[in-house]
Amino acid sequence: MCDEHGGHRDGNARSSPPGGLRGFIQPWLLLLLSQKPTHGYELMEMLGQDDDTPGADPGLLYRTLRQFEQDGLVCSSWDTRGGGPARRVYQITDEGIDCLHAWAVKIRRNRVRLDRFLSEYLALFHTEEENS
Amino acid sequence: MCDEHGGHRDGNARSSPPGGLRGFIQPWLLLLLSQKPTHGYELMEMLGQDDDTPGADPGLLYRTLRQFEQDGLVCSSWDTRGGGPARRVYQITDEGIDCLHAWAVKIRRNRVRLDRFLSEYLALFHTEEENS
DNA sequence: GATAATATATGACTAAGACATATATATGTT
DNA sequence: AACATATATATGTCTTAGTCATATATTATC
Repeated sequence: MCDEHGGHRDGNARSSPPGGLRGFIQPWLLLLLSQKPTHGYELMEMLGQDDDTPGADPGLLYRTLRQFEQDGLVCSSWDTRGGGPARRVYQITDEGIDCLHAWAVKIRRNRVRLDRFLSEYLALFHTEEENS
Repeated sequence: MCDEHGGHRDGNARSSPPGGLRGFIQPWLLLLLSQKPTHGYELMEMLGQDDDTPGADPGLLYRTLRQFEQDGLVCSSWDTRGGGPARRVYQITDEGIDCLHAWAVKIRRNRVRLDRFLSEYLALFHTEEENS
């Protein structure tokens, strides 16, 4: 057929999947902001502390928030009370809530896809235990 | 706080999430190829027919397959038997199987994240039925 | 004054995906 | 023969999400 040599020369790397599934920081930001208005730094800490949350890059986070504001999903104001540099506090809008609901629908649909994939995967690799 | 006007001028569009979750065609291709060697066109049909599968763009699909081959995850050979133009038949390698297993791990982990998100989402929007 | 923590932001780059389009081969029809 | 259609692979361009590095300013602490 084709030159399948059993060995595993890795040739060009990439034997493991590159990134985790993508497109996931946006719904999390909207969800967190729908709980209470906050600033970027705090959102970063919220996302970073848990293993089940994306673990946010600051650059991506701040840019995403600004994009959200441009799109009308959030609005911001400066908070100068308290120590440290001023914080830009974001508050979710009605539009932002709508968007979050839309995200929830997509995510629910996507979970079905993951399940579908995993069940087909298991069907293949746990019924025919033929290799090694 | 900030100029929150209850109305929903959509201003700059983007009230709905852009794409579905990403990074999903690769594991599906590897899974399908681990079932049997096939060519791109047939893979496209397999992916297209079901609602729980990504629904593949030909450009993306063929490029992904070639990338797979460069990375040693699959290898290809031309099949000229049968009618129509020649088909480039892809066969998964041991490395490709390894990569699929790695994908399965990531996808299982990601399903946990989706569940985590959805449960937090439901906790917020189905206990406090306060709006409208 | 130096250092660190807090806080926001930009630049450069890769990868995944969307969309359009090009190309070639075989088959069927008139 | 001419033409359209189904099959099959491939490239070009663009957008978005994400990664990594780095810049910048403010306040607190030593």
